[in-house]
Amino acid sequence: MPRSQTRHSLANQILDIVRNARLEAGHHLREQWLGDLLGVSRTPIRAALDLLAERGAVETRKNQGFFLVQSFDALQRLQVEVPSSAEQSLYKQLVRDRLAGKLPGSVTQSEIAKRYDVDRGVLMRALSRLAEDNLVARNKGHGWRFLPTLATDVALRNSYEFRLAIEPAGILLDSFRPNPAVIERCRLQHMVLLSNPDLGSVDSAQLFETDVAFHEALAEFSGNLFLLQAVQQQNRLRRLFEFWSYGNKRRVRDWCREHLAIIDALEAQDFTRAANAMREHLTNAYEERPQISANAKSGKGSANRKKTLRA
Amino acid sequence: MPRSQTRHSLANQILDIVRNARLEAGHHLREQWLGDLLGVSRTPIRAALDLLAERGAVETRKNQGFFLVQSFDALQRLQVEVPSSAEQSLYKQLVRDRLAGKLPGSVTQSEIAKRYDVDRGVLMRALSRLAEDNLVARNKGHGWRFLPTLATDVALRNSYEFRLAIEPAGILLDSFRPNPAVIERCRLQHMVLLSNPDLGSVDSAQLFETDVAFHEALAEFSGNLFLLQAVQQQNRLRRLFEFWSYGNKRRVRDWCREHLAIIDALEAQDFTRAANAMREHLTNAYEERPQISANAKSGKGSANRKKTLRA
DNA sequence: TATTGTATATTCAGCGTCCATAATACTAGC
DNA sequence: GCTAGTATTATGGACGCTGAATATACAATA
Repeated sequence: MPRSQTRHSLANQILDIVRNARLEAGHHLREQWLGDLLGVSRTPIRAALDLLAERGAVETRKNQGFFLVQSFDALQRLQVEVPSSAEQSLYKQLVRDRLAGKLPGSVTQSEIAKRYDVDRGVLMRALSRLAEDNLVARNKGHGWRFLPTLATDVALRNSYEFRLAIEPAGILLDSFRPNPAVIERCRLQHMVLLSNPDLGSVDSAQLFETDVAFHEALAEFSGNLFLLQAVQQQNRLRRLFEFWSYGNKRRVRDWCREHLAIIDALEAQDFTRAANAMREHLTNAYEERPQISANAKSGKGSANRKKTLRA
Repeated sequence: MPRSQTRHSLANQILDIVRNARLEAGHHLREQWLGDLLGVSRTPIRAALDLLAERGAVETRKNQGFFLVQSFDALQRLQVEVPSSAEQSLYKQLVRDRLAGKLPGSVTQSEIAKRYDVDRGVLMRALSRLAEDNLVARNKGHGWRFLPTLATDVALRNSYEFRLAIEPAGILLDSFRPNPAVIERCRLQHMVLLSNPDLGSVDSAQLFETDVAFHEALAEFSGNLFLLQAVQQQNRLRRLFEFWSYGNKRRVRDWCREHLAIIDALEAQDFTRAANAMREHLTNAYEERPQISANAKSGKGSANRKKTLRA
């Protein structure tokens, strides 16, 4: 929630709403309506709409408010880039350097402040977020220590084992209630991927988000909040390790098919089959797991970033 | 890690060490040794030992340091009470009042500051801790909202379901390695409880800690960090709901026996049996789950809610 | 030599003030 | 009536300072 990041973030959410509701050009975007949907007051909504006006997605008419310039499908590609905060890059940098073995298991705030030349505010926020994600913990006295969560090979294995314990179990709960609309949406996303002859044109982030959306949707269906939170935590973790380069295109096709098989079972209300399929899917995923060493090498996806980690 | 709470906390940890190591009266407690064990420097250790000296557990000899006055078993009962901070009581108060329906789903800082007459520092820390425990989350704009985690009936059920998914699974992992010493210690604790003719003399906190120690030990044996973290989170949550009044003494004896059965299976290296026993144990625990009404005593506010779970 | 006692250097958390941002109330236009 | 535009109130984060708690270095003592 920091900074004017919210403006950008809200702008993106408004775009999502437009796309989801399939609004046409000329549609009147009422401020209060958006505010209610997003749970904020008109003030920040207005700021976000101003931003979108600058980008040409909407226009403002005096005393009438904001109107869509383009229809929802013309906006498919538009996305307001969220200015990455210093905090975020420090977060990533810390994870990166720790993985590369450049940081000791225990560090103090000022060591970091000196090394990366950031001020306390940024530093504290970054460390807090790392703590939230269970990547670091405060030492008893001074300093912070990295948790073994960041010893990737073991952590990766633990992660799959953990998901294997909870995700199929979630499907088998009495409270499990798949939402047809969400499922259909999910299926579509996967079809799009599969229909793409060369997955090369699809960027990793999109692949990953499709994957995440699928697993989190199922976790949500389970009706169990703890399960959902656990799955979300796992995904946040997975997002970190950027060996989501998806070099293995075949594997992508495979998991798409596996996801679709699970979706089929869900639509047939055959939850036992779905759970089994999920179990298999996770097992496969682990067996064809991304190679850490391969990733730690150069991280194509982030070539523009400083090559601090691989000498 | 706030305040001079650390002194008291450290003092208790030192007592634990003495008991675990079964040290005799007159034993020389070297500062650096304790510091290394607890991961802090000599300064706070010294403060804690001073505290223990005040309580008569250790004595200080000029230029020689600290020595145990009583042997480990004479110290079984001693525990330094940690002065409860304003932050902690606010935390509890908030949970309590929310459960009793006295607080709305969404609150702002100053509403709370006014209602409970606490300053912002305390307030922020309490809210942060609540957020860590996934009990509240920040609203997008201003204010905080309580998460459904605090809708006790559903949450309790979710909690058991979640534990049922992960705890037995942990036992069945390849990496599961029970530590004989820890198991033995656990067994002893349970035997003590069972041998107690009238559990009335044992206070709830101790019962609860025995329970928690058992489950967390097993989670730790699993070698899976995520699983351990998840179990710990569940226990932190359970600690909150103080319907751990253990009014049901019979149930206490039952779960002691169930725990012991699991321990037996572990010592026989029969992990399948142990996992099954754990599954049964958790199922029983849910079926004889604590009645929420007992806690929400005043709880007119939640009277409507609590009926939903009892069949 | 190993450990305590003491002094000094760091570290980080508390606290107060300030200000960007958000919520709310109110006015004006359609 | 509803909506946008504008002003006002408030919230909670940012920033800097200070001091207690911690770590560290060194002297004293068994």
